[in-house]
Amino acid sequence: MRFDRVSPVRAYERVVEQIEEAVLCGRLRPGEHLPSERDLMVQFGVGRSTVREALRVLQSNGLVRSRAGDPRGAQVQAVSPGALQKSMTMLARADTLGLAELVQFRMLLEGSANQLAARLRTPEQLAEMDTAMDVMRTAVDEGYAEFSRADVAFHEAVARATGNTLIQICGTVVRDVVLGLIEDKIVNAPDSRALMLTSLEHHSRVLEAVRDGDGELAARLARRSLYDYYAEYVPEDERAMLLPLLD
Amino acid sequence: MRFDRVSPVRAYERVVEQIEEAVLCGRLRPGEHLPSERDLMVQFGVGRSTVREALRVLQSNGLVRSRAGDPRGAQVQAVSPGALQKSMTMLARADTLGLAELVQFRMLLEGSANQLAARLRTPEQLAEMDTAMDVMRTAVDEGYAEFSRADVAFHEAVARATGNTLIQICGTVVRDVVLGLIEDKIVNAPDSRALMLTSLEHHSRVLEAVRDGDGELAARLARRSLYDYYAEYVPEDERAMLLPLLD
DNA sequence: TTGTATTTGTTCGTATGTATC
DNA sequence: GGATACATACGAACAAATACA
Repeated sequence: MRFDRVSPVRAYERVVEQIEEAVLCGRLRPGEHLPSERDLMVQFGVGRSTVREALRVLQSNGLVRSRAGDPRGAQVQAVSPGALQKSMTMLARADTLGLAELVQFRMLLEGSANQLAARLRTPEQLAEMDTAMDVMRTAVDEGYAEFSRADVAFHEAVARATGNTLIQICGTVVRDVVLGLIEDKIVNAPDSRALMLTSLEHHSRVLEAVRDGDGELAARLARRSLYDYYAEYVPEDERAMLLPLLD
Repeated sequence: MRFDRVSPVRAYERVVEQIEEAVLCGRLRPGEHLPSERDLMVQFGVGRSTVREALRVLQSNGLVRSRAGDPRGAQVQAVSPGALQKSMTMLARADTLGLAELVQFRMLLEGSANQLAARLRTPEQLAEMDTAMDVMRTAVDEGYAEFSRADVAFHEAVARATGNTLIQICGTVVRDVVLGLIEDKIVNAPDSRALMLTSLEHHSRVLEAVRDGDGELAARLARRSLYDYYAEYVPEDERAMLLPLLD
């Protein structure tokens, strides 16, 4: 007979578990307030610091928010994807990930996002994309910073049009991480204006495919566009892993 | 002139930020140990409780682990998808993430994963998939639990063949969350054997496409297979968002 | 193997600034 | 503005756990 190693369960963890369970089960609804720390330490039968450590953890996970001096105690927050975005960002920032993997993932995501958007978009969402395109056009003459902001707005509009929170979050995270890795190289590019004009042309063709409801074409164009934009920054020996997404 | 509302930054948050940054930048590598709590309270110029609250938050995010009595202090952990899985599970339980979104994301991921695997797989990786398929075949008569394990092994093999860590991690997390939501319904299905046989047939056709190097076909079959398997558990009014991925 | 020193886990008391009534 | 109750933060104290001689 072999026994498993036991890990001691801290007092604060059991406090976290109980409150977390209450929030997730809906016994504590967003907007409601927890009892005060002193009440909680009586209810849970633990010391003050233990209660506070538990509340800190819950707060960092976005489940509650406490303000100094509030006599009503910590407030239960609406469950938001903030924690998901944070943990995803940590994974993507881990240095074990290469630029090729990140770009490949982004090609995969944005390709499918455009495919979905081509079919599921509402007229309002299409208008948002048109607006973002207009801003991009005027931003060509205002420098890379402006252009990049409009570019981001376009991709966000496409992601929103999918109606899928996971696609939006992963898209945002991967885009931010990729940009963080190579932004300096783009800023210092000798022909940044040419880059912007090419990018504009690519985005325009993707948008037309989305407008026509041609998901397959939108996906292909989006992936190709990302490849053309980022491939030169990907080490040559890793570039091969991007090609299968271009068929 | 209008001013923005300021939110007070707690002492423990600044401690968290500094340690988090050090870990994510690689200045603190996994396996290394932080200074003791008493050292940290001197270095940061805060009280011990504040240090402890910061460590608890870092621990709940999976960045460090501290053991009672360890004179070496808290140990920096390797970046793991645990936090990602936890936050995604929480969102799913709180109904912020619907099953339709999760399945859609999985169709998107696995479709592209198979497309990549069809082109990038090594013969060894193909052999792994064949092995997983063999186990699935024999597991049909051994019950759903065995079958599900082999099924997971197959999808993991495909994800590994892409060579992309993000695809593997996101695939694993989303799959586990989806299975957690509907596993009980599958177990209690009246014709679970028929389900397994159908799934087996689908997997077999996907694998043949991967073997032939036909990425487009592999992607289409994989998405279709997921749809057929999970669509009945997706609320009818949300099922439409899965269809654009089936073209 | 058995201490011994050090650390973490936890509690408690106190001081201070803050939000609500 | 004042009273009250609260969260924030500090630090001392003790128990339990760990590493190391």
